[in-house]
Amino acid sequence: MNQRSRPKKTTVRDVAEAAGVSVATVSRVLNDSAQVAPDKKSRVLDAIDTLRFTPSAAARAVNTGRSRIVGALIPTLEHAIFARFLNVLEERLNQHELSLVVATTRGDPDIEVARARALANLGIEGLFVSGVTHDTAFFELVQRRDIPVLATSYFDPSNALPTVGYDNAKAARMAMDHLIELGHKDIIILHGPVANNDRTAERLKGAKSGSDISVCTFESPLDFTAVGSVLENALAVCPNATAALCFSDVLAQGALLHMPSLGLAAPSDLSVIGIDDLPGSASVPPGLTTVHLPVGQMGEHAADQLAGWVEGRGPAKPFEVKPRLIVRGSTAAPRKK
Amino acid sequence: MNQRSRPKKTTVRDVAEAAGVSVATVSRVLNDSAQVAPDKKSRVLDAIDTLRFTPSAAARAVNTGRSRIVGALIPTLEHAIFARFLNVLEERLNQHELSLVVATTRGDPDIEVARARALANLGIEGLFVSGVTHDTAFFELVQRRDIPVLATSYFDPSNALPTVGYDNAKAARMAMDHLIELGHKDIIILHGPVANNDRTAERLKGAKSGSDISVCTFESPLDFTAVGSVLENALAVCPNATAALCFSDVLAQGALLHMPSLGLAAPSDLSVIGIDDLPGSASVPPGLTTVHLPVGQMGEHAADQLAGWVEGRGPAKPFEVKPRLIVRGSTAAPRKK
DNA sequence: AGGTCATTTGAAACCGGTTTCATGCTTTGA
DNA sequence: TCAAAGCATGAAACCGGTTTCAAATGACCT
Repeated sequence: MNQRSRPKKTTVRDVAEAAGVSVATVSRVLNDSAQVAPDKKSRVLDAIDTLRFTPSAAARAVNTGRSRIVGALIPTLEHAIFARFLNVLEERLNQHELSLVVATTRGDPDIEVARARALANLGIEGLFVSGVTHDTAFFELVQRRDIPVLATSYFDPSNALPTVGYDNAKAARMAMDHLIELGHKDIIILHGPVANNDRTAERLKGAKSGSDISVCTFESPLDFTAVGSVLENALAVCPNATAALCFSDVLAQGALLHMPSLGLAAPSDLSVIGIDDLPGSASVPPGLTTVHLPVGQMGEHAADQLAGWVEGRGPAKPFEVKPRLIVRGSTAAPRKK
Repeated sequence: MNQRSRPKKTTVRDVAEAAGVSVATVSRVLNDSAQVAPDKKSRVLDAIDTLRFTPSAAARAVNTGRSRIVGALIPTLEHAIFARFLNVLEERLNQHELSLVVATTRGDPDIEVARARALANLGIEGLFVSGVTHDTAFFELVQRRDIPVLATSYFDPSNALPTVGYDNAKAARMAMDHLIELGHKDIIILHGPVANNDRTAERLKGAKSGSDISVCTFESPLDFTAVGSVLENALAVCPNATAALCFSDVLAQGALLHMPSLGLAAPSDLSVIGIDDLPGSASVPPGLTTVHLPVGQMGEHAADQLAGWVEGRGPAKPFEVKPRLIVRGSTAAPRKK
């Protein structure tokens, strides 16, 4: 049926025969795991070349017990912040000679479990996930299959899962503190979907903690266009708000872009601050003040940690990447009303 | 060294022994490939459960000759258009029970070859690439290893590689025609890097074909902030230009965002049109006119075609997804000078 | 009752590599 | 000169599954 498998695959035995050596010698040449006489070696190499032999990864994996594949479960690739993370993650994993298979979950715990199962059946050696909150079935699965799991986009050294990422509460707190320092006392919080999203939950916790500021929170789809109406509604409900804290730059950029049509200017009418620091945030007038999340650094460390883990150098150690406030033009002291 | 491998892996033989059946029966239960007496079946299932047995994907692959993994070589994940494509590609492949391993090339042919080799060594059954232009070594590799390759983001039914994508020349032509119909006669073309990028080359060809319009072309990094100075320079060189055709919405959005600081308004001073239709393009004032590239549809078809190919249902058939002009506020007839 | 046929089953071969281990040959050292 | 050590090599076992094939069981039919 599969016409590609017509010419029976050439194997080490074929090569051995052609080169007049044993399969063991061929294997040795393939991995240069031991000294092979130069003449035999070149005969093997020749045979490999003329027979167009390519070793089977699966057969190799059976012996070594290693697939050299790790998986990443991510909510979506649509969101630039995940794509950026994945970009450096993949590149860094490559340096460890690990391949990355991605699976998207749409933020749905059930899909996540199903995808995790598929990845496990594939024989992944390790797994990245976003955040630390997952379905019970997920934890059972990875524990049973003994798969090293690293949680990202989250930092909590005391969590059962090793985390490499940023402290979401702290990031939100930084944004909030910036607004408070500027003198804002009545603040709108715009956040993305909270369902099954512990990062958002943490940010909410962080933003609301320890201050007697009046905040009203609104949920918006992570979509540039949707923000406009959500913001309009928010301002109707909380007409005294002088600042908007957006939990994602997508939201903040959307707010900035739609404010003119609401007759609002940033920062004079409304200060806007985001979290992420996406490419483009600097360009949206008047320049978005935001909390930079070092996802590149996160990707590098996550890759290194999981690589070390699967190589048997012990479990990953939690690592915190520090958010950084980037002040641009979209925030200022509130105008006296 | 690897403490995870301490408890020797349990195998089908262990299960067989525990259940008091042969390994063949265990295998049959695992794949329900044949009838097994209910009592034996449940005994096997029990044994699997208590022994926490999980079959080795590698061992299975050795026998079936199938890894159920396909690869995707993409320039970068940073660019939203690739991320979107990959998002639906992955989801669709999942329906075919195929896993996707991604490798990024930074648009460098040498890196591409290296990554292709790594993927091949991993045992991928099929491969997605961007465009049809690749290093000789790449073609040798995939031909030698007999790997089905599908080219995306490109459509050319006569190409040796089956293509699933859009006609880049046509897309650029559509944008150009729109500007021409509006009456523009002096147009700036802003494009991304051309080196090793046949998509950009095609777009250039399409945009310049068959019209006696005066165009000047400029290359810009695919970066929101960089566009500002490139555009400024372009207008200095071609002061009579009344429209800018950007080969990517990133460029077009960047242009729109930076024009105010150059004292320019769209579309009155300069019409701007893009290609891609990214999320956000509708929101950037005054709304970006652009050529929508249906990358979602492309992802679905690409996944289906490659899946069919690796299942032995014959080589992928070229498929064209049609670009579509989306007129928004950023284009208008040129103002009389 | 005897024969045919379908169904379930296990032993053993097999997939394509790696690794162990014994062998024979070449050095080296006293 | 002879034993000890070093090295390259191949036969065979092995990795953990699947698949073949023949035997055993039992149902069905005349």
